[in-house]
Amino acid sequence: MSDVEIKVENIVASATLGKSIDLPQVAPALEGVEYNLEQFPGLVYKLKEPKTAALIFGSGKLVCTGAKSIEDSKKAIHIAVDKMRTLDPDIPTEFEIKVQNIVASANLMKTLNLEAVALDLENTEYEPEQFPGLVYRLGEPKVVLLLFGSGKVVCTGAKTISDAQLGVEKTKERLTELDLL
Amino acid sequence: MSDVEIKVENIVASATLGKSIDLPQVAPALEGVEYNLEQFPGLVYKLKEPKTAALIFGSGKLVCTGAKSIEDSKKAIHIAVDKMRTLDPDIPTEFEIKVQNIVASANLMKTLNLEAVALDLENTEYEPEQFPGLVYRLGEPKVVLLLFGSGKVVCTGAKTISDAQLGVEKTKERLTELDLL
DNA sequence: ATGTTTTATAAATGGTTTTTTATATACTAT
DNA sequence: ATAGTATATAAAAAACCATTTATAAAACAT
Repeated sequence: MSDVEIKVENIVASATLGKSIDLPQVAPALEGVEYNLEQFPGLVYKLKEPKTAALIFGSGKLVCTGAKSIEDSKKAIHIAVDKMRTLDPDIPTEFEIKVQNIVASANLMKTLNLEAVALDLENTEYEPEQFPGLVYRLGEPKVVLLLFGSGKVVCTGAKTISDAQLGVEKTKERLTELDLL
Repeated sequence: MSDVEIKVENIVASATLGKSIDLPQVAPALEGVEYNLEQFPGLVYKLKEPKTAALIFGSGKLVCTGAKSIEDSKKAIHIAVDKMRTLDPDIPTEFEIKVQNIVASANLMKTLNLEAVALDLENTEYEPEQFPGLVYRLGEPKVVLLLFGSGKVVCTGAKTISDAQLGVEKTKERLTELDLL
């Protein structure tokens, strides 16, 4: 059976600068930055290219969301950090970036009977009145698949692209084993 | 130099039951329980004897505060868990209890010049207009001492009574070394 | 018909919520 | 004079705040 092709839709990555950041000091370097500390303890900084958002904390940690590739995620983080450095030269140019979550989509190319899947496939939750997708939790890799009646799939929770790929493939194989696909 | 006598004032302990708890199901067994999930995600259950409060979470974890001895802390936790078990027999009778914080007080029996202490003692913070105590952070054991002009001391952050005792003794010795006592 | 919102999933980040307790100073209210 | 509040310290617990993204069905608004 041929592999399923997945498409990376979202990357969540974190970065640790290794020093505290004075948020009010660096905020002017980030045009359009959102800063409401009563509501959320970080700066929200959005980039148009790559289209991402960065959450920036006083601890010197960042979270970047929205990138569609690991490269873009790193690029966005470096852009944000380079801008911050213009107002705080002690900010390092090298630091750790870690991919925390990868969201990927795929198409199984066949419709699914989710009621039957819910009955026969293990580790599932399906409440169609609440949400039209069926939640399927894999243990290895530790990812969560959302299965839709259209045959489309979302895989979330992966830390590597190969885990996302493997998660989707294992799901397809399991559905085929159970004659659900 | 003789040892300082400390008095345990507060014990914070956590317990892990190892299974989820249906909070609305067990709440009736806890007379006077406070339950406002919009404000805080746990039940607040207070005992008169030992005089303690327990925070009870749906995850099956508890926090007990207010006991003045480790024995009393464990007793209070068992009382709360025994009551919960009357409405949820699957709750185990044996589970892990861990002391997380011990607050102890002591008297150095000599007044302190906190301005001088702030100048000569390392790792201190002293803002008398904000709070009349001087904050002194020890690394080993990792505790925090609050020093007051009266010579009274609060030691907090210890996980064992001997750490609290050692923290206070080391502080006294250090102050004596610096001729601040 | 189009757009928006809600429902659900994962993940990182950090402050708040609640509870307790000694210490002590200032302030307010009764 | 008493009482409460705030200031500060530690610690555990867990949900929310905000960010993103695919998927899709229902409901609502334009």
